[in-house]
Amino acid sequence: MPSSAAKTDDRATAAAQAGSQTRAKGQETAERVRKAALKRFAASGYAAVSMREIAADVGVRPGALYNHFPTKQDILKDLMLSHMADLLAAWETSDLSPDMDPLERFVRFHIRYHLERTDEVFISYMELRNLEPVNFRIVETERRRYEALLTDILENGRTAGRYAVEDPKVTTRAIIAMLTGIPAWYREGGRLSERDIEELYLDLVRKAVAPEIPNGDRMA
Amino acid sequence: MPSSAAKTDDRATAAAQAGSQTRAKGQETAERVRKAALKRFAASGYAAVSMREIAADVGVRPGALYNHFPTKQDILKDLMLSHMADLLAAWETSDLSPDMDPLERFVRFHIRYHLERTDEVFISYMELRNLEPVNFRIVETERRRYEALLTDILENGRTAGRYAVEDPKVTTRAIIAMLTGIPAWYREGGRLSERDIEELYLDLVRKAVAPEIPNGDRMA
Amino acid sequence: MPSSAAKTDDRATAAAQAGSQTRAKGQETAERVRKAALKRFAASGYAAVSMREIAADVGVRPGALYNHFPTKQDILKDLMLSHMADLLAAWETSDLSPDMDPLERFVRFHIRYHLERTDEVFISYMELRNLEPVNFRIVETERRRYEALLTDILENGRTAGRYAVEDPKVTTRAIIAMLTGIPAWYREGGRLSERDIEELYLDLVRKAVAPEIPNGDRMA
Amino acid sequence: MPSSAAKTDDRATAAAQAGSQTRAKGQETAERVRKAALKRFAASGYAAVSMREIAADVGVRPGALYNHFPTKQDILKDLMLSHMADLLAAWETSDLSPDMDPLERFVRFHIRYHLERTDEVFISYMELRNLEPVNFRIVETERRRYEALLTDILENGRTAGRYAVEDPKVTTRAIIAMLTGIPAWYREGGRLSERDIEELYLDLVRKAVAPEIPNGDRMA
DNA sequence: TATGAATGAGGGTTCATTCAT
DNA sequence: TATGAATGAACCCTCATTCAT
Repeated sequence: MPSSAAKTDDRATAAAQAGSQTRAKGQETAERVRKAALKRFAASGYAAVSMREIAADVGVRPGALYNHFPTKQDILKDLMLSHMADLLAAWETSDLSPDMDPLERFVRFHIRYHLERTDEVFISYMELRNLEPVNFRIVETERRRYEALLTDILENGRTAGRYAVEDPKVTTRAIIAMLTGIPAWYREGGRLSERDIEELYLDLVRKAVAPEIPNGDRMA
Repeated sequence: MPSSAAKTDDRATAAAQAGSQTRAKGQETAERVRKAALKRFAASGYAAVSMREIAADVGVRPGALYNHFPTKQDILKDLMLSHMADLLAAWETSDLSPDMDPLERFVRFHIRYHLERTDEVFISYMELRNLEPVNFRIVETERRRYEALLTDILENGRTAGRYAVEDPKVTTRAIIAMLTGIPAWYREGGRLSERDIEELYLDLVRKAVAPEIPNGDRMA
Repeated sequence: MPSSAAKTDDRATAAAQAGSQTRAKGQETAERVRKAALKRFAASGYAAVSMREIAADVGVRPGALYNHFPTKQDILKDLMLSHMADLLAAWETSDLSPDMDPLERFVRFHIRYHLERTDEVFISYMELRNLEPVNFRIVETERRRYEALLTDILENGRTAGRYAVEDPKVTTRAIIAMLTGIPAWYREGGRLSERDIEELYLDLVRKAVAPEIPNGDRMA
Repeated sequence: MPSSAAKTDDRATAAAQAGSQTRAKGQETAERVRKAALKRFAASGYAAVSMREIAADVGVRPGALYNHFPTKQDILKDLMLSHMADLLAAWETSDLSPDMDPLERFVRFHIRYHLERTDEVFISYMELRNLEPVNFRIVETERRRYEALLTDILENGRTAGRYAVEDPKVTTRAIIAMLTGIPAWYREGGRLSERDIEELYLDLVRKAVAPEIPNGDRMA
């Protein structure tokens, strides 16, 4: 279901004489390439992964990859662009209750999504510099769009007097960095469940933007 | 002044005939290698940087690099190990007032240090996976030691009733991720000064661990 | 016709789409690699020959060699293993009359074969130490098998009273060393023909294992 | 006691102010270089041995080798030329009884010398092709001189009717190849002692050149 | 759509050697 | 006589990619 900028997408109407079986096989191979590349890029980094390795994972010779992606760079681009698109789409269609406090909703959504797609998230941070400028810009735009979701929430909450945030943009980055750091250390089956994590971070975020500090007992 | 695991350091007892001038020249070259590699690794990633590029930056032929570092991997190791050592040493010798609230002190220290050494910080996060296991473990140990500084602060503050932190370890990671994210977007000469950043983040952190939640006006 | 452990031999079941013409071209290239390497190894020694030189001889870029042999070592292994296999196979199918005295037959076979395949013979002696242990052992086993042919002949002849050999194993080595030394100095077109050589050495061998020494006219 | 073409030989009269201690130290180093190179060349072959390895064996930095030998090639040349000189000198001063049959004397001498100096013998055969032409020619001349010793013995013996050799030059090569092959397989402490070997080979040689063929029982 | 052969560039590293000290 | 730094060339091998089949 993830969106994908794969090569064969624009060929839906292409000559049908090749038979749908061939096309289906090709699409399946493309998907296997994506999956193999995702795993490898996440594990070793884009620059350290060779087309030969991906081909071996897929069970195909290196040359065959070029039937599905014009270059190695395009595989990375495909993965990163579709990750960003998927992220934004997932937010739109999230099944978290719309009645939930928007900040809570964002925090829960972000944590859940990022713990579910650790590889995609990881490479979308690590491999930015390996994207060609044009693709880099696209990803950055999407990322800013995603961050704007949170900034809007913070600004609206501030206007409504629910949160006290001095600089919503900075706070956005602070919160997102904090949340995005989770998959770097969280391991399933450890001391804390995903829901535990969610509550702990939610608490931190809530307090960080809480409108008032009760008494003079503050530090400093 | 940064610490360094450089090659020639342990040779104090070697035959002295080669002259101190020669050796001094070598040490300077090693330092230039370190600097060039740091810049390049930060900009393009370890895997994408060639020894030839580093050599060209240093103004030396590729083979000469091997008089100072046995392998490319050792350059990375040197940079990462000395970064971690420097970080911990800098904390010990920080000139931030010891009377300051410990959490504030940590936050200010962390932000300042990380904005001053962006390249070192960057590669110490990005290139972890390119470290050989043995060096990886060393860096991880040092990192845990650094994190423990904050965890201790939080635990002590909690005991003293100054902070309310449900899970000091998780809070440690949350705070560090938040703060470490700064250099990823902060640019000198922008809208906010380093001191502005410091105050904004300090405020977020203080509130996040503040001992009480003000009123029933909380979200949810 | 020489046997060969070449890379593509075991791939009969690979997908057939690449076409037999492509594969045939590859096999021919592999054969040219073998020939070039054989000449170069014999002339300069394994260690002194570069893959670049072999590639240049073949008329191909260095990287292309690796489509046919995974490493330089594998070329050597291929040459040495197939030489030993060929030698043993040639003995089995020799067209020298089976009615001939077995020792004479062995001597003639050995001389002829070794004067025909001087390069293979040469590297099979000179480059033994450049073989990886596992391949070294294989070659040694084959060599011992070849030597056993002569040892058996000597033992049978001794039992039959035709030869007097005190220690067939030592005599085997002595004879083989003697015969194998021929190509080191023999040059076609010189004073002696191959047949002359054959007769001279045959005479030496016959006498060396002759059952009796006639009279007291022996030296010492 | 082995002769040597080492660099420092021609400097006997050089300025004495450096002190004999320094010179002695240098000569000792040169000798250690020779020994290390001999072992390494014999084990791995000239081309596969690096100056760094030799230097490490000697306990010195690579550059220091050049105080004793102008090039790597000169080390090889030194080893091979002095081996040939030593071999011929050893023959001249052999303590084998001059009353012994000359062929027996040669065989015993050759076997003993070659089992005593296996490394020198080995490289003098294996590394011939790595000698520069001019040095190659010198070694070949010496070798021919050595072979001539045996040829002369055979010719004299033939004239005297003691041996029957159809072609003394070919017989020379046959005998020398046979004897020189011994160190390739002989191992001390095995089934046979050096003296056993000597007797066995002596017997083979004696018979091979024996003046008469006993009876009609010959093969073929 | 997949193969196997080939390219051209470049990777990390090693080498024999030089030379100021 | 020995050192440590440097050179310039070369090493084996891998790479992303192309292309005829």
